[in-house]
Amino acid sequence: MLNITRKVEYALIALRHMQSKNNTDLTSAKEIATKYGIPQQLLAKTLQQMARDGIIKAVQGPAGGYKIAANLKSISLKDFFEKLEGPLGMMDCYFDSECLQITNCNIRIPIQRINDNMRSMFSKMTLQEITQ
Amino acid sequence: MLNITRKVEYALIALRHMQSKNNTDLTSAKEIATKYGIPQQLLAKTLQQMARDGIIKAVQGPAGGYKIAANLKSISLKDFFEKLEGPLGMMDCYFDSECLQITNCNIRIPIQRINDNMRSMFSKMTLQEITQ
DNA sequence: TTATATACGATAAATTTTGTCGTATATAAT
DNA sequence: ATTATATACGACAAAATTTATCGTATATAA
Ligand code: FES
Ligand code: FES
Repeated sequence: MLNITRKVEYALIALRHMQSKNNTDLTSAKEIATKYGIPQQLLAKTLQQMARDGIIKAVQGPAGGYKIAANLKSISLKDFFEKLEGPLGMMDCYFDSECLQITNCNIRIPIQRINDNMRSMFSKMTLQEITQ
Repeated sequence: MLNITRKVEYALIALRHMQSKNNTDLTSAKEIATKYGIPQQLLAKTLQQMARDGIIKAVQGPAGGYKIAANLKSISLKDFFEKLEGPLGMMDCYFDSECLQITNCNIRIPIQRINDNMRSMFSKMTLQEITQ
């Protein structure tokens, strides 16, 4: 329970890999996929998403690839997670109010409190801390 | 991402409901299921599991039901979650080492650090805080 | 004896996650 | 120009997990 997704895991692995290289070097999806045993197409899509989000920069064509574009210190884990996977919380009724239990729900407030704790925790951690 | 399961949600709703009653009163699965719009059989199984774990006490027969048996202050959310759903962590490779990425993995250590933070956070919160 | 409650393994449905396919575009090298 | 290799991305498929139901047994108050 309270797992992150493979997508996020792959994204973190990729970021850390790029971080370990010279900042001018490009890294292809294939290089990372091969080295860490990750499905290439899935990783590629995740990298593309990060490129759209401005976290990394994409260069097309042969000898192309990706490199880190943003200052990882300035991106919190919370923001990173939410960019890749949407709202971060223990329960969806925290965000959308379609919950079936919502009329009589007796744990909404306490759960929100815990949610806030968790979100606050991930707000205080930056991507840099993982990929350094 | 980082969601708890319905099972845990239902368990918390049930606990809070029982907590709001006199400590000698019994509450049936049906009563809770009806009031909060929860599938009865699923809730029943969850209550049974909590009974096995000693969190609540079951009384069989007509006019039977459940009541809180443990001191909720003494049960951390971490322990509660893990009783119901098993190991608590952002990634399974934290516990079992069958992970495909494990040989070359470059984020194992940093992820473990975050995991420890998260587990520590839930260790400090008790069931009482949710059901009070 | 009946009605109602818990107990629980097995199974099914639904949802979410994870992975693949096909096609288009960009660009360096030949 | 042509080729080879890389990103871009929507649609689809497979797999895994979560959620819910079924069937049957047992307990016990009325
Ligand atoms: S509002 Fe959704 S479970 Fe409480
Ligand atoms: S050890 Fe499993 S992803 Fe790193």
